[in-house]
Amino acid sequence: MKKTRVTITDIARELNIAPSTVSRALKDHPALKRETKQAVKALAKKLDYRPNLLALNLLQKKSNTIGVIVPEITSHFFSAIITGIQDVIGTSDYNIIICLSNESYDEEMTIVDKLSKIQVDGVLVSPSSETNNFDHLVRLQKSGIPVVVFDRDCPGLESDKVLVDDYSGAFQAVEYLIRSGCKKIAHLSGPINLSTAKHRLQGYLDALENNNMPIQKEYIVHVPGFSHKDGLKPTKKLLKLKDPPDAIFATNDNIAISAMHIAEKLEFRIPEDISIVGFDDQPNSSYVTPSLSTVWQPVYSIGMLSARILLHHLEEEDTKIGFRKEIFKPELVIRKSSKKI
Amino acid sequence: MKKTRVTITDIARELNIAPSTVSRALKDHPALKRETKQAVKALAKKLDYRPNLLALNLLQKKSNTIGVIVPEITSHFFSAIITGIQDVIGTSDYNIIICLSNESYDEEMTIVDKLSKIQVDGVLVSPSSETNNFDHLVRLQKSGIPVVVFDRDCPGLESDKVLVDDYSGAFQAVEYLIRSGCKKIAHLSGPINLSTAKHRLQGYLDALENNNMPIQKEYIVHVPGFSHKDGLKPTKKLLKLKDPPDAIFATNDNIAISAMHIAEKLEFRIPEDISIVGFDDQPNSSYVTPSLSTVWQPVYSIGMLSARILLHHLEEEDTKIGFRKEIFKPELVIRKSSKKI
DNA sequence: TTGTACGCGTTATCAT
DNA sequence: ATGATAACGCGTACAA
Repeated sequence: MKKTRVTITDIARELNIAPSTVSRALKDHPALKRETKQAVKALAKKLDYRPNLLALNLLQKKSNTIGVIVPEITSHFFSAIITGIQDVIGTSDYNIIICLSNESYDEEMTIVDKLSKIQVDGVLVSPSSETNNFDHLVRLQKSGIPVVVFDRDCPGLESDKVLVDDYSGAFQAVEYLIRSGCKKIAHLSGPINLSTAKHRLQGYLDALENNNMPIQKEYIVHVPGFSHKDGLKPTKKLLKLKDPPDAIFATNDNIAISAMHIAEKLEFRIPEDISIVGFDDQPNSSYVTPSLSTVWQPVYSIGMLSARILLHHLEEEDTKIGFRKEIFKPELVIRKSSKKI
Repeated sequence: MKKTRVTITDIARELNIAPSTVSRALKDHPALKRETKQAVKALAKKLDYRPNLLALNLLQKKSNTIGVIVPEITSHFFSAIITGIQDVIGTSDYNIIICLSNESYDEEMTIVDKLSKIQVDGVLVSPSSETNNFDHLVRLQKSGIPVVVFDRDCPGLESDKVLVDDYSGAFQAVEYLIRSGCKKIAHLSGPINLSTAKHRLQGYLDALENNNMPIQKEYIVHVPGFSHKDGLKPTKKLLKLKDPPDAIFATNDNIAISAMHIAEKLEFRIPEDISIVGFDDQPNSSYVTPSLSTVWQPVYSIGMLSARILLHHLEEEDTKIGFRKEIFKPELVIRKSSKKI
């Protein structure tokens, strides 16, 4: 059944010319008789000739493939970034292999190993929340594979980076809560190993300090992950304090939404009794009730820019002028889960 | 910088033996002196030899790559399926290339073309909502590439299929609405070109008919897509009817959530004035207020099973005993957006 | 037990 | 204007 593909040699034989001539004809080599070109092209079309990329890969020692490593893909955040990446890479001749680390350092190592085995030409990576050693990425770089880090920073790693100013986003959110009259602002913080979580926490702390507000340890609770369920217990813990907060700044929208859920169960009115602000502005956040105030970040653009930077590296062989570090500004979006100023 | 990789020939030269011997040693060929094997393996390790998969690909005429075509990836539905696929394929030696058709027939064709160019060994596909001609998939099959269709059926295409009994899911949902006392049940239906939407609509119709309820044309409205925004206008249309429905069965959760949103804006009480039921049971659906009644489907399993079936084909060369057709049963999940029975 | 020679499909280089 | 040849890295049939 599996018809064997038509090769350049088949065409050559049929036309009584050399394979190299066929190759040249197909590539519109300038020094070829028009006749020959036409004959070759005609036969190629007739025989449905398709170049064998596998052979090209071997010859050029490159796979024309880009590896993308993300912790997961079920959140809107990463899936939108990937969509951005796809939309850029899709117009090039590269293919992308998406790999999920499941927030595991070990799996991330395995993935890097696999990508290096198949000789990807470049890698886009957002590290797992467990990762704080980046030797595996350095190894990639040393073997000549450019690496672009996005969203989650890899401190100490020298590479291109496309990040978001999480600090600023958090600062804006908390300062707004302060201005709206909240006095007891809590923070549901992400896994502290993550640069993003760290910066959001710092933005929270600095906004409080800048406004001469006390920092209360019991108002800072870490969530173990980024799904709805990860926010349930931590929120309960906060709301069952003797002196519960009157505002919660959550490290992302899922957590914020589960905080809203718990708050309502415990008969807190939102935003009268408690304001809630998230981070991400994922699409469903404007459809929950009350609609969620949150910090928007340009997910799609993050993906596009990261891909563009990598592509640029791949195409302009050695225009190495140091690494780029791009930082997007997030924006506060006020909706109904928080008091008006 | 780019060190050239160590090859089998390098090892051979260093050891004064033939490359083929090295090759055999590395593969534990039975008829080789233990000494030789050990020497080769030792040196291979020392030199950090890594087989060149690109060469192997050419030799074996296969890319060890599987193509996955999905309409989009930002919904929980497809991203969870992909996670399931990944978790199965990840344990094999195959790589997966995920391609987004953006619900476009043209893009889907382009993708298929690309996948065939890079000689993927198999394809998992869920067609775009525009696709109703499957010649491009047949072409894949004819060139020896096994195709497994998942979730969205391709009527007329003979291939392995992993589907969901959408009819049953819809039937359950609507019958439940009827039992709970709803008399005027509307349906926000998906793009009618999709098998899933079609079957859900049919389930809706049959449930009504089975219960001797009238079918009212103005209660059936099609949504143009599956995002929140796609549900807004159609819902308004329904709720502004002179005789608005007292229940809405939506073709998916996003649409159901935007229906809830509109209903609340128009001061319908949920579920007192209107019951709303979705389809998918995506994670956030239990966190909206009121929590959404919906039809659960085993997304992760759909991905895993599809991948397993494809893998099976790839590994057992020609055990062709016809195509498999697996149909998962969805389950109604009652929450608070609908009246109790 | 190991070596030789060839082929996978293509292109670049050197000839003609 | 075109042909011949080598090379990319590996595996394997055949020879020794």
